[in-house]
Amino acid sequence: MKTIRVFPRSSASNNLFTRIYALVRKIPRGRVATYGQIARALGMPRGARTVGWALRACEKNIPWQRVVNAHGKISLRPTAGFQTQRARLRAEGVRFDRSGKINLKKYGWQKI
DNA sequence: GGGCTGACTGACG
DNA sequence: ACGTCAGCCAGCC
Repeated sequence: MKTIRVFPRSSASNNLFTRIYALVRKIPRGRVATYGQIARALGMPRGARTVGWALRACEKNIPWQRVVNAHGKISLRPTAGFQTQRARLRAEGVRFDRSGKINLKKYGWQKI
């Protein structure tokens, strides 16, 4: 039996979530960031999975589509947002190669 | 406190 | 370049 939380119970973690969301909102249009990159910026060098976990419950007003994995690809997720994410990014001018990968050197946020 | 899960990552073959 | 594997970390039971 799998219980799905849309948001963490503890208010302490809400602060972490808030920081993650705030950072994601700063990603410029037409650019992408990786989970690890965001985690690092928040002082959690190995907390990439936690970032992904947080985005699982993201609200609709944040540009979650601009977060991809370190390989430059869209991560699989329980919900069916794969196509949506790719469409949104393409609408922002982000190009995908044949294998559905993004050139992080070109579209990556800041350094990588 | 112990154990499991996951929108991850870097290393290997 | 692609599939596997072992670490990682916060949250939940």
